[in-house]
Amino acid sequence: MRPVPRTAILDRPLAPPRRRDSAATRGAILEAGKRQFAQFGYDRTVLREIAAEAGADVALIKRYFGGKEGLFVEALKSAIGAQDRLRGWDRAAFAREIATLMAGNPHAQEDRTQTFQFLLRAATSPSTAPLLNLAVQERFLGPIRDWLGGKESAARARVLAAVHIGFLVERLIRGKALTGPEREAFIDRAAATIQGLIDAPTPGP
Amino acid sequence: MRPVPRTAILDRPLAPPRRRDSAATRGAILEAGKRQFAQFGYDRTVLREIAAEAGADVALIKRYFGGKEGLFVEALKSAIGAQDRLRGWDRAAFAREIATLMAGNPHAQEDRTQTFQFLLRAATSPSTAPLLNLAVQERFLGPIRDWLGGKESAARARVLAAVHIGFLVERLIRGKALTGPEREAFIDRAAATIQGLIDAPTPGP
DNA sequence: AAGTTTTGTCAACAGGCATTGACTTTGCAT
DNA sequence: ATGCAAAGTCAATGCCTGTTGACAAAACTT
Repeated sequence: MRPVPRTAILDRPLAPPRRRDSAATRGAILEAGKRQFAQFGYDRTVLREIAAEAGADVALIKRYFGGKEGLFVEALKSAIGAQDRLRGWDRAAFAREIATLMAGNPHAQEDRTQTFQFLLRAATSPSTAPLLNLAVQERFLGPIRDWLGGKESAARARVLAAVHIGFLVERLIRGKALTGPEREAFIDRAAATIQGLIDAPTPGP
Repeated sequence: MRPVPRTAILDRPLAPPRRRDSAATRGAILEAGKRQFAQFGYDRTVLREIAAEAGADVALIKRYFGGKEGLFVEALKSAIGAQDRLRGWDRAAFAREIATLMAGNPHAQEDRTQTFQFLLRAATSPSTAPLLNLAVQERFLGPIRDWLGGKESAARARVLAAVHIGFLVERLIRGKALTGPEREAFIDRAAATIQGLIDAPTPGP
């Protein structure tokens, strides 16, 4: 397989020589790890590269995280941890906002999607999927379910999560953002689909 | 990271000693490759294992496919090619069938999702993403769109595909099949979501 | 200022795995 | 039967990469 050009999204920050500070170093490594794991996935991420981006030495990864897997788990936790901002979202705007996000904004910053990419990569790699199961359950599905509320919130949360993930993958495959009328149609449809999951209180028999 | 138990889905067929036959050997390798790439992903698939399952020698992989990447691409093509069976599906039953499939049958063998798993893994493999993009467009999105028909069929197809993929990933993360009432609720919701995409002729303004 | 602990650097080491090329066997045509 | 090409086997080879431990430099303590 091709070596896969290992270019960073934006040119390596190349951290200025840090004054000795274990916390800062650890943090830098974690951050670089998060980014690279998200971009390349577990297997194709090389510790030496992470160290380089963090401006640290490989050996420190072992010291601070025990090894590659330790760093990954830590990075995963850190990435998922930021998912609490769900509450406070406007129920009416949510669907369309997500849909727009998923259509891909040619100008949007990739910050938002990094977490998801991370999850996605973790999910699709057999090596890390087991690690993900619990984390997703607790910190992802749970909050969504609570936010949704109402009847069958658990099932709706599951489906919603699935749909959401699906959009991410689709976007990943597609590569580029949609434009023009196709974009509009897509957003409409996607928003409607999501909305159906948000407020469906199950008409039931 | 865990070595990832390299157990086959169903016990290795362990092909009976083949009489010398390049076509058959090539085919066996391709088949084994398809299965293992789908199960383990590119990086964690080992050529020696493929060869073993095919009852062939590693060196033959080079001879017939040029190398690992060549085999992967070939396997991908082969997997994608088998997606024509869409037409003929019952529009009424489709949604629920997919939903059920995605909930996971505790007793079923997972053959059904193998192709999709493969696609998914390929999607996250950087070097094959471009190839996949095209393939998905032509052999996946196209047929779905035609099958859907009606207004905005392209956009609906896109969303449907995304949703479908999403279910797959969710299932991948979840690992085990759902059971009991949660299963029922999930299927109901998922089916409704999919159905909404199938027959929505866009009520529009 | 000396000694100690923390932080960081460097250079192997070792395992896994794709790749290679030389060698052997089989099948087939003559 | 015999010889040649195709098919299959085998044993290196070498790279990539995570891990490790010994060493150096800084920071902190007393």
